[in-house]
Amino acid sequence: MPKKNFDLQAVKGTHDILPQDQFIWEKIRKEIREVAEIYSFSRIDTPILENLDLFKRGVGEATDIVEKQMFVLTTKGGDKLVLRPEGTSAVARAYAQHGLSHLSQPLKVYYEGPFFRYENPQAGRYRQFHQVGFEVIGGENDPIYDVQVMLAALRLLESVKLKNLTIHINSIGCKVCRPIYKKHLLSYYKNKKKDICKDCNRRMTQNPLRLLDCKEDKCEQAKKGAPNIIDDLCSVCRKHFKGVLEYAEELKLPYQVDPFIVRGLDYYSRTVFEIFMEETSQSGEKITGPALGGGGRYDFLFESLGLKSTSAVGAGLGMDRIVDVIKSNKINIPVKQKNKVFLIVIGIEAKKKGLELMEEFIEAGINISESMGKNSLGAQLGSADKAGASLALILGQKEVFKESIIIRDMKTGVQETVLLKKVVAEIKKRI
RNA sequence: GUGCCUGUGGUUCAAUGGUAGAACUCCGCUCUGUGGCAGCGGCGACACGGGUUCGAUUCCCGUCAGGCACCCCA
Repeated sequence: MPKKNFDLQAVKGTHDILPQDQFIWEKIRKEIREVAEIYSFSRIDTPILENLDLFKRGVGEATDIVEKQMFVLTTKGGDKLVLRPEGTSAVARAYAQHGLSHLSQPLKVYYEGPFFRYENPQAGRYRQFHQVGFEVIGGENDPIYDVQVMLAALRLLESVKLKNLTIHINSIGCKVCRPIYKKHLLSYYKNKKKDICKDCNRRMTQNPLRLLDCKEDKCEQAKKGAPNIIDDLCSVCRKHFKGVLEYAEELKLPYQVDPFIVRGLDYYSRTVFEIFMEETSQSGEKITGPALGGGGRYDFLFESLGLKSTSAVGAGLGMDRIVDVIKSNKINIPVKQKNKVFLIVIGIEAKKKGLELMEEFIEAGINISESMGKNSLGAQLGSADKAGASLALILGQKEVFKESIIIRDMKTGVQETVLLKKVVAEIKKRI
């Protein structure tokens, strides 16, 4: 690289997706489309820019996302816009704005695209990341939809050959029962202040549910006798949770109830879940990898946005993390080998004729590659090989003179000579 | 935002207070009549800025970036 006088570097936390990785992304996108079709989710695309207020009210003013993770822009007119940090609020906005409640309910939509959070990057955590989401909005508040979004997320992961997946499910109750549980939790921790870390002491006032998330040794100890939210669920939430588990059982989903799944966004209620992949560490023990996705029910989001109360549930998956896992586990994503045709020319006359011939192929809708800048036959065959061509067409001086061309099967090396004017038809037959 | 570790060609790694070597990749030639080989040749790097020094890629500081942990999550 020549001497540079500025940083030729992607912005912190962003990354390029290079040509050699595109097939993995393309595969994931393809599977997203297929899973969406099977489970009848329609695609929705919302803008990358939204008003700041949408997330303040939707995700919640006191959440990390809103407090410190948003890229906020100010327009010339003084409006506050943000690069969207998540998709659910935006989908809810679109649902309200376009009166989508007048389509048949529930509305099932999916989206896929870039999202932005201002955080310190590390493996699997980016400032610009790609997420795919499935949302079920409106209709009955039925646990079957909770399980359906889990199912869609799970099937998507399975479709790219991810193994040892587990869904950790919990219920965090509703407006009625969650405050009761918080009270119980706090009274349990009241005389344990000395036994927990300073972060947890902070959590006691700020976000008590997060106490359950801490991984400090002493806090793990302290957690052991902590009350379980399941015991405090109101009868409606309890019934809903039971329904979720029954459906999950019926579908034989690889799930486990995990009372420590809490999730940090305000809009969640009742069902919450996260999907992990279990990996085997070097010492042979099973470890839980990073969360590949998560989601839950958000029955109160619409109210927070000042809209008519609407039941809804969704799941999101991190596409970058999926790609990272595929790469680090060396999961083999088969590339569909198109029958590529490669044109080889020898000599100036053949080059001229070759250009003409290529146009004929293009007109016939056949993709054809070449490396006509090279001269030697060997070099061109090498290029054909690298390009993964299955057939090579060899046009030399002799052939130009005889108005014929050689078709070479790159795998077997079998060659045959056909008339130049018949070659397009002949190739069409073969691919 | 905090703490710790790291930064040498495209990639993986060396060496060194006197400005750097290799392997793979890439390009070219042998090769205008038959490909994955071989032989030969070539392009290409000390992240950036400052300090110490006669001299810094090497030591020190800062910046940037990456990784790990916290926080949180996708």
